Amino acid sequence: MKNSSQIVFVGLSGGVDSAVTAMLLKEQGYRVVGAHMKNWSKDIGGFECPWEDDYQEAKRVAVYLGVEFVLLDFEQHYFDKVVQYMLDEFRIGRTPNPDVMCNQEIKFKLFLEAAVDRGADLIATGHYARTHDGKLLRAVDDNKDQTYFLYRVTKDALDKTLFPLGELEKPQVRALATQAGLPNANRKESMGICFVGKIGIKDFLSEYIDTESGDIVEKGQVVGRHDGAIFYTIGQRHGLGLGGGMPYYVTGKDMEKNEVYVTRDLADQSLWSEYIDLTSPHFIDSSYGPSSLEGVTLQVRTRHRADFVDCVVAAGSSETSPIRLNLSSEIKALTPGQSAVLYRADECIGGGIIA
RNA sequence: UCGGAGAUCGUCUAAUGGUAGGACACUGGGUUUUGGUCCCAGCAAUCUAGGUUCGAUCCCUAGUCUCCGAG
Repeated sequence: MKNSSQIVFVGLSGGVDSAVTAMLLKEQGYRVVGAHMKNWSKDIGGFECPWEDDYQEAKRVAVYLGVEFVLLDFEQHYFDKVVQYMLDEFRIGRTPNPDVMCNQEIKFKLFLEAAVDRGADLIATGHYARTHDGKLLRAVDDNKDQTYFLYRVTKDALDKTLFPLGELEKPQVRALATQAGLPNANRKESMGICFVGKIGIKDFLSEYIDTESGDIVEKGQVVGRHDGAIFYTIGQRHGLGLGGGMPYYVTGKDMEKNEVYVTRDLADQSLWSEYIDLTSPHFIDSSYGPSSLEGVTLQVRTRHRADFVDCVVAAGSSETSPIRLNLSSEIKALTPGQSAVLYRADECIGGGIIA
C-alpha cells in the first residue's frame, strides 16, 4: 500500500470521532498507533473523573482495530500549561478558552513531539478540520467545524498532521463507526472542558480559587448579589438569580470592586462592540502579521459556531494589542480572554485573544 | 401624623363576577470539544378577616403592609 511506510500516531480519546479517524487511516494503509493522552485524572467535588473510562474505551478501540496502543501521561505538563493558564485568566476577570490552549500546547506540540520521538512520521486527531499545504481549512461539515479551537497551531505542526474527518459529515462518521462495529459507536458525545468531565466550571474553579460575594449592579443601582465575580462572563444571562420582565445580561465586571455589571436593555451600548483589540496574535503562516495584513478584509469569528463577520485589519492601539479589527457590523457581548479567529474564505489563518 | 395610591407565582406583570395568562428567575432536557449564547419542557401566585352573591382575585367593610405627596 502507498502509505505503508508511514507511521501515524492517532490521538484516541475514547470517543467515536477519534476511533473512526484511526480506522480510516488504517484502511488507507498507514501504520497506526493509537495514543491516549492522560491529561487529568483527579476527582473533584464529588464528580468522578472520567479518565479511567476514557482510557479503557480508547484501548478497546485499539484492540478492536488491531493497532498498537500507547498511553502518554501529560498530566503535569497539562496542569502547568493549560490549567494554570486558565486559572490565572479567571483570576484577573477574563474568560479563557482552555481547549485552544490545549491544542496549542498539548495536542499539536507535546503530543507531536512525543509521537515523533517514538518514531512517528505523522499525527492525526479526530478534529473536524482540513489541512492543505500547511494551511488550515474549515471542515466540510459546517456544523462540526473545529478550526476555531485550532487557530493557534503552527504550520510546522499542520505539515505533520492528518484530519481525515474534515472531509466527512458527522452523520457519516457515526454510520462508519456503526458499520465497522466499533465498540464505542454509540457512545454519547462528551462535552465540557476536555479533561474535566461532567463537573461544571463553577465547581472546578471553586476548588482552586477563593471567592467572595459581591454586588450585581445595573445603571449604578445594586440589584442583587453574586457569589464571586470570576464565575461570570460577559454576555451571560443565567445564574444571576435576577428576575422580573426582561432577562439580565452581564456587560462587564470589576475585579477590584468585586462587582458584576448587568443590563436588561439589549441595545445597551456596553453590550456591543464595533472593533476588537487583539492580544497575543498568532498566525499559522508566520509570514503573516499585523503589517502584512493591514487594510485587508477578513472574516472573524469570536466564538465557536458564531456567525462570521467581515472585518478590516488595522494597527493596534498598544504594544500589548498590536492588532485592531474594525467590524462591518457590531458584535454582541465580546468577551475578553476568548479568541477572535480570522478566516479568509475557507482558510483559517490565525487569530488572537480578545483584549 | 394627615391626604392619595396599591397589595396576584421567587421577581416584573396580565385578566374576567364563573378559582388566573405571560415574561424573568429557578430546575430538567436539547444544541455546542471553553466560558457563554440559543431552543424545548417543568415548577410556581390572587395579603388577612368578615360581608354581598348561586359563585369573588375582581364589589363592600375592617385590619396589616408598602409606596407617593405634604412635615
